[in-house]
Amino acid sequence: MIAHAQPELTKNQALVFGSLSDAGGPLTAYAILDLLRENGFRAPLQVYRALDKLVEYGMVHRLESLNAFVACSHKGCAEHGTAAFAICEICGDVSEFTPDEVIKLLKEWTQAEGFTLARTTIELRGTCRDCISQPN
Amino acid sequence: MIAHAQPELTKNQALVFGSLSDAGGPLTAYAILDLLRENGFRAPLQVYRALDKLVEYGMVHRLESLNAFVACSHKGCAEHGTAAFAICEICGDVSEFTPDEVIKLLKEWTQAEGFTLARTTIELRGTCRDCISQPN
DNA sequence: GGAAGTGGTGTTATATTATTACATACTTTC
DNA sequence: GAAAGTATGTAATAATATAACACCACTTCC
Ligand SMILES: [Zn+2]
Ligand SMILES: [Zn+2]
Ligand SMILES: [Zn+2]
Ligand SMILES: [Zn+2]
Repeated sequence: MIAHAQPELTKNQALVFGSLSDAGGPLTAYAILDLLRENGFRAPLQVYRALDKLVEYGMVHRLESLNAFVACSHKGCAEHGTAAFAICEICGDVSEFTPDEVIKLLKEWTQAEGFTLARTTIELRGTCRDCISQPN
Repeated sequence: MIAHAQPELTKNQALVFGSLSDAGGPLTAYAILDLLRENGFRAPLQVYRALDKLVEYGMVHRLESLNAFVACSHKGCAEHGTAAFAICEICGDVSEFTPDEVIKLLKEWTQAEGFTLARTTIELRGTCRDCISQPN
């Protein structure tokens, strides 16, 4: 079994990551703050600083169109390429996937343009299968 | 795609669209508000309401990762499919393009998943050709 | 040992982005 | 004209994010 060295998380980072993992879906920074008040969190910066690191480590993704954050859905958050997200506007469910062919095409575009790509945001908004089939 | 006849703009919509066109790049809602104070704008809602309509008409795009808005770069804002944006983090330049093959692949993914797609966000962050070649 | 550097934390205050709520006016439709 | 729909103006507030400063723990280097 290949063990990717997970970074050693600080107390606050571990608390924030735990909140997101337990939630099983996206949370805003302020929602995390409220969840962690009983753990001693008092200010938004405590959340944002932890999130910055977790995003840097690839363990958490930021959803730009929601201003929210979600734990990476991959087991152990093994490193993976750019992720895309399908966000259901009815139930709030978020599906993460890695559209490698899409990424490849976008990279080709950037190379043709001389654009140096740092990071890519792909977010699909719509209605998930369950919510479509539900009458309400 | 949806056929948008070029709609008749109201006074406020025309002012907001003019600001974005003149800017030639992305502006935040509050930057637009400041530009239009001399035209009688007093409150953010005047901007946001106009932007809502302009986005609906397809004449303006929202850049989720910037919380900003940009006039569609297509002449006369002719109808086009989902757009993607390459955003230079040095100079702020935004290039709009329509990666049809990428959109096609993403649609295939949503169809396989039973996800009903409403809208798609694709934003590339990085450094444009000019800023890479510049020493500073 | 001690200085300097680095990274995490705590706290207050503030900046930035977006919406709610309510009132007024005008137009279209019946 | 009444009703419905759309655009507007204004004040207040909500939601999201950062700046500034202080303190502590640890390491590195002399
Ligand atoms: Zn992931
Ligand atoms: Zn759903
Ligand atoms: Zn466009
Ligand atoms: Zn540039």
